[in-house]
Amino acid sequence: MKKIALKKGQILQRKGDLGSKIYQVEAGLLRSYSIDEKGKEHIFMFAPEGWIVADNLPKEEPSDLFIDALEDSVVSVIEKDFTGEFDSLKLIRRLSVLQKRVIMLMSSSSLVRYEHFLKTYPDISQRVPQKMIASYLGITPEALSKIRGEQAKRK
Amino acid sequence: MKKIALKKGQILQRKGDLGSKIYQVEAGLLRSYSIDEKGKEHIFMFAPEGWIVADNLPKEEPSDLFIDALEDSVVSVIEKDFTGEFDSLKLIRRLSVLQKRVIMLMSSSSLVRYEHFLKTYPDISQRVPQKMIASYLGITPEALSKIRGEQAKRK
DNA sequence: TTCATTTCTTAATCTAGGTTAATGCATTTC
DNA sequence: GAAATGCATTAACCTAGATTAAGAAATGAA
Repeated sequence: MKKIALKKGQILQRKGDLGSKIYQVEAGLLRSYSIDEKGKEHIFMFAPEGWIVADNLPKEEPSDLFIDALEDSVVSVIEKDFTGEFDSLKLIRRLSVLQKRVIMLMSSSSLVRYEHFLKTYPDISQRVPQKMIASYLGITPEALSKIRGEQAKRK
Repeated sequence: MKKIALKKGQILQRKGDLGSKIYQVEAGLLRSYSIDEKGKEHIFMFAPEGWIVADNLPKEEPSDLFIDALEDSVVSVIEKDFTGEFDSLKLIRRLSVLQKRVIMLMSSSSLVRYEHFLKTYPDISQRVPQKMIASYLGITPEALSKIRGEQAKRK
């Protein structure tokens, strides 16, 4: 299985690439993200060691997302081949996470979403700049800063 | 395979039920939705004829979502059994749709999301009250009404 | 048909979060 | 180690969408 070493900041996949690969993160930290018409980045997910990152698309469809390295990293490249029970369970778990995320985006304030993020991914919140957490939450860095201020006061 | 006939308004699955079943819609229209702490409904998806509706959860985990009938309907009940290539591809397609939805919720205005909904699900928009479309989009019925007013003027 | 219920619209007001901009720190880079 | 770049914070202001409320239109039930 092919392994690739990535320097921090290096781009692994671009929007439009044929997304026939998935990446198993062996070390480091990656993210996937989209860029909207105004050039703004929206982080779709973080992928630390042990996680898999890919565009969630059928094989051979062009990717919607960029993937790059937030730290020096090593990934294993795997051909997309979604067969068998094992993979299906992983897909279900991912669906479950995404379903919760959609519901949160529709029903919860940014404060609630931030606290949920901290609880769910405590280590990632230590490893990335706050503006990236803001991007994941769908808010601006300024709004996140304000939330953190209020949160600190609240004790 | 067991089939169930549902009257409009009838609830097929409640939050907390063990979600070991999936439902194939043979006729009619269902929806899945969550209810937040304030008692507000948030529609997660609509499921017309030919679609499958279920909580996207591993077998035997308690459901997050309610499912009910928006029209008199008939569904086939299927045991969750996510194995084989066939199902995996369906799961991937669903992931792809959810991924796009997350990105839209993070990056697009409610007008853009509404127009995307109309384009993607033209028939559903004819079959459900507008307040349900609003709920699917994550906005209030009042906000949707305003958007529609502006849209009409704009020509 | 008539009455009741639900749905849609409009308008006034409010608020979470966006935008812009300035400042102070940390990091890279040379 | 100076300069440049990137990051976090704060503050003033702005806007999309929420809330509240009331009336009009549609749907359904008796």
